[in-house]
Amino acid sequence: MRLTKDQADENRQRILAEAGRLFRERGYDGIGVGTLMREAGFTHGGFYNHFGSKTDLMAKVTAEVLATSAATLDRRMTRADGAKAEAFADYIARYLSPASRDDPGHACPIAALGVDVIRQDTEVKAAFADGLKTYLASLGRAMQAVGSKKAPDAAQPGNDAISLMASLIGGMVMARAVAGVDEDFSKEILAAVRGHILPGVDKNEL
Amino acid sequence: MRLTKDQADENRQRILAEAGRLFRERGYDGIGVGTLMREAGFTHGGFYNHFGSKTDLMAKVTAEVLATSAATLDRRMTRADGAKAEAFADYIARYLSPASRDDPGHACPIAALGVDVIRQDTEVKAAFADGLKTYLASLGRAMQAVGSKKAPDAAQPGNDAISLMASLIGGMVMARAVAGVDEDFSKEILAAVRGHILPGVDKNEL
DNA sequence: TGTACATCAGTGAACGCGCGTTCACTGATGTAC
DNA sequence: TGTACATCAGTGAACGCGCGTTCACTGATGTAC
Repeated sequence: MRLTKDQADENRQRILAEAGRLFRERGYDGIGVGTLMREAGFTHGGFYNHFGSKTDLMAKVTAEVLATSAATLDRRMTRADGAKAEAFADYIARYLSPASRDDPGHACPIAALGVDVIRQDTEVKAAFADGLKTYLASLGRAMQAVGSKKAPDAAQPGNDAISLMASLIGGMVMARAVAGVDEDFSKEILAAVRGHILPGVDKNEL
Repeated sequence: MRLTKDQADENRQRILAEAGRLFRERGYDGIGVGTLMREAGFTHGGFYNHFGSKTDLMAKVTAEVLATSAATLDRRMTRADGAKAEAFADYIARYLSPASRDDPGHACPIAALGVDVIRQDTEVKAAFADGLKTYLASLGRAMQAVGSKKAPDAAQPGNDAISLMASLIGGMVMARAVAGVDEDFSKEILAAVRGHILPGVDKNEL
C-alpha cells in the first residue's frame, strides 16, 4: 500500500509534530517509538521509513521545535509594533505562568528539552546548542527593542539574554519540580522569578 | 551469612552514598538497581533488604542529599565569619564553574535532580520540595548575611533566594546542555550568569 | 556461660515487561517504455 | 495513452536487551533459655 509522496510527507510531519509535543511532555526517554507511532496513528514498524533511528528523530525534532519557538518570538515582537514593552512583559508573564508549567508539550522547548538533552547523544546536543543560540538571538533582539538591557556590555551583548533565559529556565524547572505536591510553593516560585525579571509589575495575579 | 547490625547499616549507607552520586550523574532513570548495587559492591538481590522499592530509595536519597547541601552552605557561611562576602562570592563562582558543570555527582543536587524529579512519583517530588525549601532558607540566610538582597520585599523575604536559585539552576542546565559540543558557548553561559549575579566581579577568569 | 533456634543480609536464578530495531510481506504509486 | 515493473510507506511478528522485582537458599548473628 504505497502512498503518494505528499501523503508520505504529511505522515512524516505528523510524526515530527507528535514527537515535538511528547518529547516535551515526557522527555526523550519517556516516550518509546511504539507509543509515539501509535499516538501519530501508525504502527511502529514504519518509523524507520522516515527516520534512521530514534536519536535521528530526537535531533530533528529538537532543531525544528527550537527554530519554531524563536520564529514565534520574533513574529510576536514585530507585530507588537508600538506596544513592544507590553508584548515583552506579556511574553515573560506567559512564560512563567501556571498554564505553561502544566502544559510543557506546548510551552518553551528549552525549559522542557534542555533538562533532558544533558544526557543525550552529541547529535541531539548539537541540535539543541544551535537552536539555543538562535533563540537567544531572538531574545536579545526583543530585549533591545524594549530597552531592557540591564548591564550593557559592549564586549558580550548576548549576556543579558543568557541570564534572562537562565532565570526563566531555572524558575520553570523549580516550579515544575514541586508542582503536584506543593501548589502554593510552585506558584510562589513563579511569582518570585516574574518579580525579579519585571520588578514592580506583578504580585502573583496570574 | 548474616551480618552485624553495624555492618548492615554501613552497607545501607554505602548504597545511599553511591545512589546520591549516581542519580546526580545519570539521572534517577539512568541508573538501574543492578548497576547501583554492583557499584556499591553488592549483588542486586540484597537491595530489597534495605529499601522497599527503587522509588523509596529515590525519595530517601533526595532528602538526604539536599539536607546535606543546605547544611554545608550554612557551615561555610558560619565559618567565614568576617569574610562572608568573599565566601558568598566564592560559593557562586564555584557553583557556576566548569568544574561543577563536569562533576554533577558531587555538585548541586538541586540542579542535577531538579530536572529529573519533574517526572517522578509524588513521593520523590515531595522529598525534593521539602529539601528545596530547606536549601532556599539557607541561601536566604547567606544572602542576608552578605546584604545582597537586591529588591527587598518585606512580605516575601524568600523571593530573592528563589530568583538567585533560578539563575543558578538555569545557567547550569544550559551550560550542561551544550557542554561537549560547544565548549566556548558553555563557558560563555556560565560567565554571563556569574556576571549577572555578581556584576563587575568576574570576567571569565574561572 | 553454653546451647538451640530464629532472624535476616547477601546471593544469584528467574519472572514479566517495554524498549529500539529488524525483517518478510503487502499493495498502491511512480516510472520506463 | 497503455502496459509492465520497480519502488517504497505501512504492517505486525520477532529479536536481544536491560529493567524492577521476586524468591529459594545460605550461613553467621542475635536471642531466649
